[in-house]
Amino acid sequence: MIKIGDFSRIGGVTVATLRHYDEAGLLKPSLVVEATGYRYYRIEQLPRLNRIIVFKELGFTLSEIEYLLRDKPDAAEIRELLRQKRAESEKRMTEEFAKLQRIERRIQIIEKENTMQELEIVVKTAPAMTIATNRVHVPTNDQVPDLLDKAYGTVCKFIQQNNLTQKGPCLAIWYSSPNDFTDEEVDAAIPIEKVISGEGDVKVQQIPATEVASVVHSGPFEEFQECHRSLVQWLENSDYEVVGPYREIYHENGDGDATTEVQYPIALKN
Amino acid sequence: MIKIGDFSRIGGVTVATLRHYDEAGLLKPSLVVEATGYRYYRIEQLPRLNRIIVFKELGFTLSEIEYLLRDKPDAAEIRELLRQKRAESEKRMTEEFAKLQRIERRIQIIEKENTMQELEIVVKTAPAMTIATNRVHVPTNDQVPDLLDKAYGTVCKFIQQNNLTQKGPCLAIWYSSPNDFTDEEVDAAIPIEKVISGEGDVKVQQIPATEVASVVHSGPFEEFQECHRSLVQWLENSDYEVVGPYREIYHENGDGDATTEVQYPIALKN
DNA sequence: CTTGACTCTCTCCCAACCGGAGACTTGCAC
DNA sequence: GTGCAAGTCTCCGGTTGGGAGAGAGTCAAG
Repeated sequence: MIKIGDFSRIGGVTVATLRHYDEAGLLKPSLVVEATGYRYYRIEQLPRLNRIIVFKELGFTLSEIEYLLRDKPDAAEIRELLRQKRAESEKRMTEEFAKLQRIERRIQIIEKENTMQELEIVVKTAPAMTIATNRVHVPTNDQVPDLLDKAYGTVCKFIQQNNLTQKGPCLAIWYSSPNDFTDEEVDAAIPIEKVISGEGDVKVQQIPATEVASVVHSGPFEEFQECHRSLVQWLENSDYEVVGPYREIYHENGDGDATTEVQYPIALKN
Repeated sequence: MIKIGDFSRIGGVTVATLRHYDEAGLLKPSLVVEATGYRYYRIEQLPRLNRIIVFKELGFTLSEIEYLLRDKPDAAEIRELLRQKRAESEKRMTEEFAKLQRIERRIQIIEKENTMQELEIVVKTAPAMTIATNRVHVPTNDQVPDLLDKAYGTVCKFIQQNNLTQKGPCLAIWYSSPNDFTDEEVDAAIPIEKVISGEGDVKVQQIPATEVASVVHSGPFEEFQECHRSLVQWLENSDYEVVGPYREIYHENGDGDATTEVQYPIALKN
């Protein structure tokens, strides 16, 4: 009969661990003195403890180990469970690797520019929505405000005429490169709550939930270019590629300042 | 003013997460209506949320992020923190990789032998101890019991004469290969509680805490060879190498059956 | 008998949320 | 004004595998 402290030293685990395994029903001491509560183990229980440790090192949880030791499944089932664990482990490996890459990219940036990047690029899933759009062609960059305003006016009118309600901030969908400022194609879009048929220049479309790289910008309109530069640079040394026209979302702000979000639909490069 | 549900959709996080960040003081809603407790956010808070998300993806904890956003440390300090995170990440990578290797080794074994290995090999730290030993030379294998018994007798006598107490199970330290059964060198050893000087054939030595690969065996003496085979095989496709004479520990059992543990001192290859 | 080393139970803590219960609010439709 | 659905609130428990510490009791040796 071995007291818990000695057994813990023999087994190479802590006393707390042994007590925890007792409570979990994984490894009951072969004797518990009722009067004192003292746990006494036998050396024959060491192999069981070792099996527990080995399974734990293979990534099994305590309740899985409890099942494995209790029901002693056959080799085929254990193999299946191991394969499952392998898949989990591989997944964690790739995730950890991605994180490591992100960290190293950050270190590189900070060493080159000696400053923390101001614009934070974040990957998220943009929700699906139904939008009413008006496509416009913008020959030169300085015509953007005028033409876009006019297009939103058209969509607004369409919405009012059809007794619809706006459901979220306006957005623009750009079908041209963000570096080329001539002959741009853009959809002025307003989210609405249900699908109806379009009318004239206004089309109604549903856009599905999409993985996007997003960056948010508050302040003067001129610094906008910065967002695109950041995004493009970020995309270059990421594992993503652009898979659709980018969007600008004009979040309403209350007071004068505009807060604009730029979203690039992306997907992992296979 | 944006309600928590809308803000969560814009930010691509769950409502629970936002509430959690509020409680953690990381991202307070810009308005909480006292009467109802409703949280209202402003779109200007989106960049902060994004920074939180980005830092989280780099592996920072919420309290670290809280510090980063509150005290805005300079580039040098952030670089240091990032390096620290990189080290942690690399460590997790190697650990995960080791686990993956263990799993794959197991799968291979189970596919080849179509059975779960009975003897579980476990890596642990054997505690340091002081032992009284008697070295014997064993010409042939069948002389082991006799000669070892005699050696333990010698050590026992030494212990009694010096008024010492045995502190743990007897062990044998084998200085020869476990595959060669002729001309073996072995220390019959008994742990004692303090260091004194040896006497005659009995030496007193201190052995330090050592990393060992351990396997436990209960039952007939003959299956012993199995332990060594398993250990040697395990060692072959592990990253460890043997760094000292192996030990057999004869755990006292109470009744007749013997439970023996075989320990190979090991260390990671370079 | 004392002393020191162990051991007991109990409770809280970790990290970053998720899920559910039960109660209230909001906002739109009628 | 009323109903109703969807949204929101707080509170609590659970996740994983123990670790830390309090306060009390126990063991074994001298």
